[in-house]
Amino acid sequence: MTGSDAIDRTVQAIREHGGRVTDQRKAILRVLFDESDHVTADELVRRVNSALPDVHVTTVYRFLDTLEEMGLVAHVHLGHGPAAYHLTTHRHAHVVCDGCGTIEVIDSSTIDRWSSELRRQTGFQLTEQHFAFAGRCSRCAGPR
Amino acid sequence: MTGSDAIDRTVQAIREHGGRVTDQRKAILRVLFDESDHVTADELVRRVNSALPDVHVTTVYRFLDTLEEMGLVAHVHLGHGPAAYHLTTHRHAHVVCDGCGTIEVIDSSTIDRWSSELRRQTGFQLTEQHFAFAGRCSRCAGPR
DNA sequence: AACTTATCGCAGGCTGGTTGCAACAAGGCG
DNA sequence: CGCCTTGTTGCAACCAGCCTGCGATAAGTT
Repeated sequence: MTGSDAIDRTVQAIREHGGRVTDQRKAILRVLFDESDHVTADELVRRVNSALPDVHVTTVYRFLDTLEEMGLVAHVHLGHGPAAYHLTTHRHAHVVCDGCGTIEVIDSSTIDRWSSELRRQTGFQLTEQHFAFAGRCSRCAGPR
Repeated sequence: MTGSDAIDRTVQAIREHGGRVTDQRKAILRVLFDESDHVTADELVRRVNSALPDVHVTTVYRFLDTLEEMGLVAHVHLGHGPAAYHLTTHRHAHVVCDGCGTIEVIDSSTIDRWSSELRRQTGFQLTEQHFAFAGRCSRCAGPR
């Protein structure tokens, strides 16, 4: 319900943006809105293909690019591997565990606090977190 | 003076580690200790080659790997491009400006403070900053 | 239905980094 | 000193992640 509503609105936005709505794009949108988490381009392709075979990686990358241009999607670099894409429904930053790869979403207010502290000290301010913070989750860090 | 002292000590450490000291390795070390800043593998190759031609990229990567294993060198990912290598003479983290690419080194005590705050909140602690923080320097952020 | 033009799939390319392997040479030993 | 073991080198080839060029296809306007 909510999901397909959101998709309908996105489809509308794409057309207003001068874009066309193809079966491939609809399938990609469905996966994106279904999966509330982060997806790599490759995972996205795999899942799209299970509904609509033969959608090519390039198609996915190109559509993700236009969605990013439109501000509906963002990608984050979680580490050495491929980037992860997510809807920009709410601002957040990411911490990735070096040990087990767990991704934790951290609140943007924390980042904002750090950013203003850093700005006072050095003039730098942290931007939307395009690169994840590396760390260790409580399990991998162990006691102490 | 100090530089070549440090190199001599490193050469010693390499031998104790069971490694051999070749002309290529000496040339790489010279560049590393000369350049107190961060260098990409490619820059390193170029500078090494100006002293000793035909040293191959692979050689540089492999030697950097062993230096990292020995804990003498670390690399940091500053953004989308190649990684930057530096001596581990002192612990520090990096902030990269999205706008102009300026790299600023930030004190590890700041990171430690953030890390313990995050740990209290989520159990996560930030590790040595293998990935740089993205941000905007005062010039690129503009006033306010 | 006709037509314009965005989008698609595919082949191929690019960057940053790694691997397999034969030739080479560091440095230990007699 | 010269021999010999074994770490190191250069080269070619490969890999992942992503992007580009291009002719074919199809969305959506009229």
